[in-house]
Amino acid sequence: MINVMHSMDRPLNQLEKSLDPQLWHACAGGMAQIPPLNSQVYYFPQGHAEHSNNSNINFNKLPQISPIIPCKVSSIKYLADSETDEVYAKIRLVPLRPNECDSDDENGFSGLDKTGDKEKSNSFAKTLTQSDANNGGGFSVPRYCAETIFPRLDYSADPPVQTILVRDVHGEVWKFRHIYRGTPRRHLLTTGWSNFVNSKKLVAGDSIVFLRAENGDLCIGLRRAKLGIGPSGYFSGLSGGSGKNGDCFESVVEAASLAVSGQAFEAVYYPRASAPEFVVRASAVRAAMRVRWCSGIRFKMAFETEDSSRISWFMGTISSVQVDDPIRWPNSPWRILEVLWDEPDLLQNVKRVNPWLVELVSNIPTIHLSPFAPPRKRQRQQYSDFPVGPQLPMPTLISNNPLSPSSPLCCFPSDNTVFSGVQGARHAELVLSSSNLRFNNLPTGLLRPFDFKPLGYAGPLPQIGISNLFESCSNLKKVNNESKAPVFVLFGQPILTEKQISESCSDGSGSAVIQNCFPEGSSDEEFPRCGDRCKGLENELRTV
Amino acid sequence: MINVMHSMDRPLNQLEKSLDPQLWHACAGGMAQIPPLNSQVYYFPQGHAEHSNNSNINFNKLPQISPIIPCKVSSIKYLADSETDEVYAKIRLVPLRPNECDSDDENGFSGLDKTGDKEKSNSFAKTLTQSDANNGGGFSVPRYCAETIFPRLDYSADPPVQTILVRDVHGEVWKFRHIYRGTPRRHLLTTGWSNFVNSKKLVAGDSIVFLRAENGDLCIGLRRAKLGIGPSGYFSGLSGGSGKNGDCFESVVEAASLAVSGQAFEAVYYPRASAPEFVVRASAVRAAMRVRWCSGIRFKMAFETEDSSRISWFMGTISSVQVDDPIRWPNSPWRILEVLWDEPDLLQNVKRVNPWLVELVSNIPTIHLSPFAPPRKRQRQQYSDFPVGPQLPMPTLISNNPLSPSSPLCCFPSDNTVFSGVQGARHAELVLSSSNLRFNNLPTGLLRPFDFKPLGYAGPLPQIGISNLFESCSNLKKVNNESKAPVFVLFGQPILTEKQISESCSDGSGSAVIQNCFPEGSSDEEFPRCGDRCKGLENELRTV
DNA sequence: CTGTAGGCAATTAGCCGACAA
DNA sequence: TTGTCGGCTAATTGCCTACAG
Repeated sequence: MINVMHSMDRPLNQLEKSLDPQLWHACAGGMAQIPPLNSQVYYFPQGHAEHSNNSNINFNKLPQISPIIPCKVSSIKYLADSETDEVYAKIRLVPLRPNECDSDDENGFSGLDKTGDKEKSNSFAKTLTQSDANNGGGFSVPRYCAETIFPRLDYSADPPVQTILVRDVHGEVWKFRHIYRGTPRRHLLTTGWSNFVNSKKLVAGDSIVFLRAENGDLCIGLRRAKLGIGPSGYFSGLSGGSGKNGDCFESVVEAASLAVSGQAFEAVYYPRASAPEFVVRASAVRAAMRVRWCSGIRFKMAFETEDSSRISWFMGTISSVQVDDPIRWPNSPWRILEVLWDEPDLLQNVKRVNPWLVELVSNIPTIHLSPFAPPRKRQRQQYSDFPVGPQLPMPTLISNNPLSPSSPLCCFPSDNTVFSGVQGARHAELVLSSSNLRFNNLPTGLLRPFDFKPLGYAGPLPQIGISNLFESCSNLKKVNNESKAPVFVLFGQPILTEKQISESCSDGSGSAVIQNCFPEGSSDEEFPRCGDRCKGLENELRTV
Repeated sequence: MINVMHSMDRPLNQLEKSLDPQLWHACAGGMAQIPPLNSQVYYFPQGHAEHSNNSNINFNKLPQISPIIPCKVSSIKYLADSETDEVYAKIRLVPLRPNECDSDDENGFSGLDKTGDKEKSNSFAKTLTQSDANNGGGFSVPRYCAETIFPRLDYSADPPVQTILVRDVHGEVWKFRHIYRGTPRRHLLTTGWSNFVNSKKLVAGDSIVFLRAENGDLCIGLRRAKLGIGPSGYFSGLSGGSGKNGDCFESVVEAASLAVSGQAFEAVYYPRASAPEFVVRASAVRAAMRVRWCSGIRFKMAFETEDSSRISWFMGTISSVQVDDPIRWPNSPWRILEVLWDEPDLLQNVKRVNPWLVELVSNIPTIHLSPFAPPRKRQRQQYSDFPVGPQLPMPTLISNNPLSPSSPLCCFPSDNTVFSGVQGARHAELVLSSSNLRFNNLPTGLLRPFDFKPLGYAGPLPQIGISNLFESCSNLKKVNNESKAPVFVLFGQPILTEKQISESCSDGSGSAVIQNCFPEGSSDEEFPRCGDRCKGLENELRTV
């Protein structure tokens, strides 16, 4: 058996050769979102640094880096690492001037997604078992894959067997013997498989992706197993750069510098780096910033399973809204949401998330838990008596909120709006129980969340602790008696009521102030400055 | 079992293939109102922008966009997203010239309603439970659905079982095993269901819709539970626009530009976007504008429950009538009504509504008032205490009121006209009790209100705050002693009495002034300018 | 020794009635 | 009436050993 490939023989320029976007997306997994060409995005240097695994980048030498820089996508290259076969993208961004920002277009996105969908249905990923990865072993092909992705097998033969040719991300062609045999019958790859495993240095836990391209060709890609969850020490840089991910320190600083000075720059994005994307569609960010985030809000967030076989939604509650790193990145919305998960064990390392990655959750109506409307019988009565009984469906809160043209972009004053939803939510929620999350034939995989920020990272908690806060918010227990009134924070800056100001209720830390949505007796009128601040911030986001 | 579907094989052009309007409406839910072909409508660019999730659209570059543009519906395409199956419509509109506007026709609308009615009886929606959505599980078919929608089952068999074929929005056919078994007996979908759930990526909380088409075919559609504020997860941004909803920025601006210049244009409308429709039957708007809206008026408004299983009416009181965004959209009636709900908790995010979406409440003696519905009791009391109880019977506003061509289109001064009737009506209000509104036997769903304007949006409140104002109106508490008299506002401009003018009671903000319909001793004669303003506006509405 | 074969059994998918809400 | 649970059966596939080249 000949070793068909070997990257060393390839000319260097092939490194820049784009591969089939379909195959790229199949390898990247369902969560990867590459904004379409010419679309407007926000570039987050903070996220870029995080992605490049270089959290200690010193941006101080650069003057005034805005944490969120509007850009236009001027080119996208879908690439694969010449050694590891891992896919990555080079995205060229042109910073937008303030006056260009409004010419926002979203074109092409659906097109991209359509592509995404296509792959989805045309590709199949399997995590290699010991047997699959064993030297000398074959590959057990899951029935679904064999029947939907592979060329049709002639089952009348005995045994049914065929040779399949697959193309990898570099265009190299591999040959496998596909046979259907054994009792019970099963699909196997035999001859050729061992060679592939050795050549690609695959180990149990890595995944391979089969894709049937539009032209009918069978393609194969792979995803290296990530030892993922946990601080980044694990990653022993397979993927060439300075860390495991895309750009090295210089690249990030350089990109940020160019961005700041309005010049085009290029960013390398590794979709499987388990870090949130740092180039995000502008409309997604804007939409997220329009939401009145507030502690207590229930949400769900999509994660990809460790083996990328599927995507699951996890539910949680926002515990506070505060700027992640107010010193280095003041006013940055990056990871501004601090969250508590319903299943904390599974997502221990995900402490902070980006608002544009979460979705608000609707509360599944439960009538039985209504405080004064127990069972259904009664309820009917109530309905006929009173059309809007309290046990009534809660309004969907934030989710589909229409955007009032001048709505504050990121104003987080507290009000009862959210609270009501929370109350309703505690009655019963749409919870993706783990029974929902059973994966194809794999043991419940570890999740590959976006976020691996070390636990200790979040700033010190204010005196009004999260737990207290949340208790009072959700009304689970008695309203806490804390003498200090809750403080509002807007992008790291506390927003105080007059009363609070007069009381000089300061805990000395701007960033540590937690927003609370239930200040007693608070109302919109009590936060006159909030509107102004919001306006400013909105402008910033729109025009910077 | 063969996997019947697989979207990959569909040609791209099918994206534009209209689907059965019946199925479309069943998926769209009870609130969706598509104006009939060739009918006269008003197009609200403001609402279009809101719907498209793009509140920051800068319309300033366009010269003079009228907030309300009369059009004729020249074509309607009922479509479904190729990926998510979510339904949307493409409505082609031809702006009408002033002289064409009066040739208003209402034809076809009853026809549409008939259609709507038909679906209603032929379709059934169920929100998926955990068990329904669980991998490996089946689907519990509510008896009503099985008996009225599904093909007749032969109950003489043991167990009664059949295979049903259902067509989805793309025309793909799915096969399910329908069985009636268990103790107690119940209808279930077993074989094939899991495949469907996985293929459509359904999760608990999503709903599916079964429809028996006129030709007897069984159809299946779905409604994503997604409250998508933004493109987070899986299906992010699927619907091809900015954010989840229809048109992108350019589309909105382009549509508005075309509209202004009198050219035909197309708008994409997502019925499940929880934003008010921005293409509204002209007659509805006209009728609504003929009403003398005034703070204190009692009304009801329909909302769809979160799971779309039913529609509920919520009652409220108009707290003020003022232009939503007088800077960007001067004189726009869009969301001109600021309201207070009887159940503020449930509709906290609905602060402003469109006049054509509310109905005035007529009062009819109701005996079955809930003995334990506190809010309501209080209301009745308070209203009966106050002779000019605003809860008075208004003529049914929107729907069928005759159009008197010369009636004031949008004059909102208060006068006794409204109040005189109120007195008689104080006994009780006509409440459409939910027993009227119960559909199918579904659990009460969450509401999906139209409006989620952030609370902070309304400009700074004047010294006469809403609460005070309303208190004085409704006499909930002592009449407030505020020395300043209430101020009237018409389309963002304060209208002052002579006394007020002489007192120079100005708070510096035109748009923030709140209208009050209970100025002591006020009468029509005191607002001589109002009529003139209205006339001008009326003309604008009729001829622009 | 390498690699392919069948067989067994662990695991998962998924159908069922019971039961309770 | 119907959502969920545990039990059961069927289907899938990981891994073992045999044995052929």
